[in-house]
Amino acid sequence: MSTKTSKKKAGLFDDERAGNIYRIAAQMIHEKGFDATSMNAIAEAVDLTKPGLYYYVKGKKELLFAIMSFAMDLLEKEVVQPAKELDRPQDRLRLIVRRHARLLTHESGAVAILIDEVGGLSDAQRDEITERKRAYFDFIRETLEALKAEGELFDVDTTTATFSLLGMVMWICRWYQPGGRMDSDEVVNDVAEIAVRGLVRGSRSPIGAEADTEAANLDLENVLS
Amino acid sequence: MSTKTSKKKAGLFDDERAGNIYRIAAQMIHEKGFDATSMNAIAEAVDLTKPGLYYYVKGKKELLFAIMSFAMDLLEKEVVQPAKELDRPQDRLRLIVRRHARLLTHESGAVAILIDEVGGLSDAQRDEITERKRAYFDFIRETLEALKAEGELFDVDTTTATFSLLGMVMWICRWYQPGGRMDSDEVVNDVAEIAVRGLVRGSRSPIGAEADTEAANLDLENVLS
DNA sequence: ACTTGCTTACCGACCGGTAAGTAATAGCCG
DNA sequence: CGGCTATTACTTACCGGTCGGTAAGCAAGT
Repeated sequence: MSTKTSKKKAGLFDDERAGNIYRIAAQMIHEKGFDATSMNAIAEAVDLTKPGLYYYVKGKKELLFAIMSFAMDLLEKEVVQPAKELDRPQDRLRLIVRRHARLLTHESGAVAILIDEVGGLSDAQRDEITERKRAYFDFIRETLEALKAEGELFDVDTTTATFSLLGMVMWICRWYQPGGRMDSDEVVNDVAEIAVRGLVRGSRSPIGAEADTEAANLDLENVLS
Repeated sequence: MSTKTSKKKAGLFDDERAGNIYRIAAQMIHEKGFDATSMNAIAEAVDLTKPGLYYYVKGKKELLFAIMSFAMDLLEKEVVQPAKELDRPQDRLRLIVRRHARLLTHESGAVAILIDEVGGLSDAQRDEITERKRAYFDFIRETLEALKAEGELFDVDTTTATFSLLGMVMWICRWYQPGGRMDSDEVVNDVAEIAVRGLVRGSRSPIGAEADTEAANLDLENVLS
């Protein structure tokens, strides 16, 4: 009667194995697309037969939904929550971009899938994910609105600006390869600076900005994540 | 013996009907994804049975390849060629963004598909499309290199910058809806300015820049497309 | 004896694609 | 002009293969 008691001795037990399945499935779906990734292929990749896989997973849609929900959890925990602790909109914006970008460069898998593949969900599942994505979108747009209120935002529509920002950031998972010649930190730095500079009037790179009057309010540790 | 003589009286003859098929198929693939769009569904959408559709197209991959080739043609004709007629890198850059963005807002269809769906092609087809995309990518990166040589580019990696630029622009087709509350011109304007401002040091909006010393070299008609 | 963690064997649905036939038209012959 | 043939533009019927998903059973641990 316990779905979470776990803790047995066999190599990979319940939870651990399930986690492994989600991780690998996320990577495969990210690489080949949801439709092109068969349950058979996923089962093989985790050294199981298809019905063996179905022992851990209720269905293909549920698998995708679980991965996307996990990705949204990650996004909220690693991006939104830390951002809310910063007061200055410009710092918030930079942290959002940097943190989101870093999630995509470090072990992309799940978070990358959020971009595409919503079509693979059932109606109810899609509604839920879409709603969470909308909340994330609104959080960013409100940050831009705050910037606008301070006169720091260039004269652009905040909706267009938010989409542009997100497109640029999320696009990273389409071209960045962790093993390639580019260091992930460089990428995150460059993308963040391009994004912030494109939107914020008096944008200054946080590095070497300590002399600024409001520097006391700027937590480098956080902004640079 | 004629594959192109055409010109008959029946409602939709050879070429015209084929064009219609490609147009509708492009839209469907853009909306639902390549894998999720069956040949049966495409056939129905153009009021045919599946074998009727196969009278006009050789196969699903060939259909996709034809659409993507058409999209690349369009990109080269409407973006690359006009851009090459401008000398100043900053003008080139702005025109590229604006023209590409406009292709996506006006009757997206085919051009939008270039982003995703390369996985649906055969190896040889994918190689060809990838090569053409790489050429387009390089054209933009060289424009940024030229900017860098003039000291006008911010200190960012040109590859990262090119990807960021393209991600931002191509993302448009994921959120912009022609019938929505936003005017396509506004979107194109905003996106172009965000992109250029994020990359170019002394960026000035082309509107109201006539007083500049180099204004003679700036063809507003072209830059604003 | 019972649960856990699987396997072999199999299902109906739908996929891309094709073989074969057909109604309508075009072109040519006398 | 009528009559014949060939081509065009499709259709009905069907193919093998793969998909997501399941029924039933089995080996091992508790």
